[in-house]
Amino acid sequence: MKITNRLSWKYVRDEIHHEILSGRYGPGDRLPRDADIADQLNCARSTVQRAMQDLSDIGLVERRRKGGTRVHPEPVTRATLDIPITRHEVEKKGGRYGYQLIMQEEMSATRTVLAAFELTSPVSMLRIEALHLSDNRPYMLEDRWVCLDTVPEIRDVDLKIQSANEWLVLNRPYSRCDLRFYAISADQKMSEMLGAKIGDALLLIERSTWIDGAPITTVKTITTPGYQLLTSS
Amino acid sequence: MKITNRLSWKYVRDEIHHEILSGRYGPGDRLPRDADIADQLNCARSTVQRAMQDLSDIGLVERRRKGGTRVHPEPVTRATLDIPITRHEVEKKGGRYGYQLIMQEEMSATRTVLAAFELTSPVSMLRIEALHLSDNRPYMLEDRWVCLDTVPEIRDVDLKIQSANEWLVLNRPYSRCDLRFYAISADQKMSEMLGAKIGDALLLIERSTWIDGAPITTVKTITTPGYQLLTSS
DNA sequence: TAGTGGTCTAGACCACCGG
DNA sequence: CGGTGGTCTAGACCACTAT
Repeated sequence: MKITNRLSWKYVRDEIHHEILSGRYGPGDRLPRDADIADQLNCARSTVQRAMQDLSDIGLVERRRKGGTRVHPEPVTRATLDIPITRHEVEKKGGRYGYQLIMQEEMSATRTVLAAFELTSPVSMLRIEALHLSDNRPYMLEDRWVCLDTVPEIRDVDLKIQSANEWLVLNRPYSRCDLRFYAISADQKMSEMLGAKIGDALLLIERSTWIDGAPITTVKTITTPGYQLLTSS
Repeated sequence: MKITNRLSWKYVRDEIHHEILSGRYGPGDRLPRDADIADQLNCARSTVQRAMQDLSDIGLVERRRKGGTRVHPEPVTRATLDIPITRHEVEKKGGRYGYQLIMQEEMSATRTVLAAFELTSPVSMLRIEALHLSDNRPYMLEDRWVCLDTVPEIRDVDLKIQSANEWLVLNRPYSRCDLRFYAISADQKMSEMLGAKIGDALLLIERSTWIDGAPITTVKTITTPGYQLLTSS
């Protein structure tokens, strides 16, 4: 009588995960072929494949055709961040969202901006400064550049009403997004805008997006003192 | 004559992605059932499933049994961060890694620490302070608490030689990991340890891990001025 | 409780890439 | 070029949950 074990891919994943963490396989070691694991556990190869996909997603193993599956040589903590539209973020925290356009001007990209896009030749862009509010108090300062070659439609958007943040997220898909996080001290302008003190430590998030290699926008968002960014999970 | 299209799941994914971004389906709208999409595109349902899994991973759609697939009502920018072992991070940047144990002491968890673990009753923990170095210069300050109930073996580790950071990542799997990022101003102690000036803006990363609901460790890593955290992609 | 996504299987072929 | 992971298919059953 054949007993058909119906193993879930999560069981298979945890089994392999455990074998790695127990020291059976160390960083860089090669694991058995999917087919062999499937035989051993008496399940379909695609179940092992699904388990391995997950382990690969979390950065525990690396997989290559012909090269097989290896334990990731440098263990990492992989985390997922969800960065919402600022309006939603404010509303979720129970605040009443407000928005002020501070400045909007067509101009040529500065060297810093070109560098963010990994470009060298000059590009015409729309520079935008805006302030997001929560209950009429400053919440986040936005310093944005939008590439007019890639997104000419931005000219027709009334940015006094709808933030570029929101319009872009809803209307411009991107194929690449680079983020960087760091801390800065508030200078006089920032402290005035955000209602902070000069020298306050502020979290700055820099985000650049492309669509098929063409630059869309790069933006620095500066949050008020005490702001925390949390992982989603 | 039947033409057997062999559509890749990426093609299906991009097709759906495009339909969403073109405005055909807006935030909150319900998409057709997987089976109907499969019929329409003439592919297997599992191919659609694979495509949808990807769209769900990046936060574009939400899927529920019986409820169907809906466009995510609040668009988000989802990013993945890889936080390596500090030694690897230093070495990858070309620095020579160094490490100093500053303090190690068994004590009861403070209220702040308990809060990080969402606990209320007192717990015995190992408190560790350490400094990571790059080319003999301060690189990162680590302020860690390890739960002795969950990880008693930490007592037997010589933390003067191997950092708790490294030992834990290599030896203690976790099932949950919470991260938070924020900016702080360097106080006198930090500035001395990190070779910074008092008031410098520093990026602080707070990480707490659990295994099956049991707390493992919570750590604050404070980096030197100018440190930037980048997305992996 | 019925509808929908989630998973598993067995088999086939493909694509990449290490030796 | 051959070995390994990646993908696709058709079909079946399961698990969750909206109605």
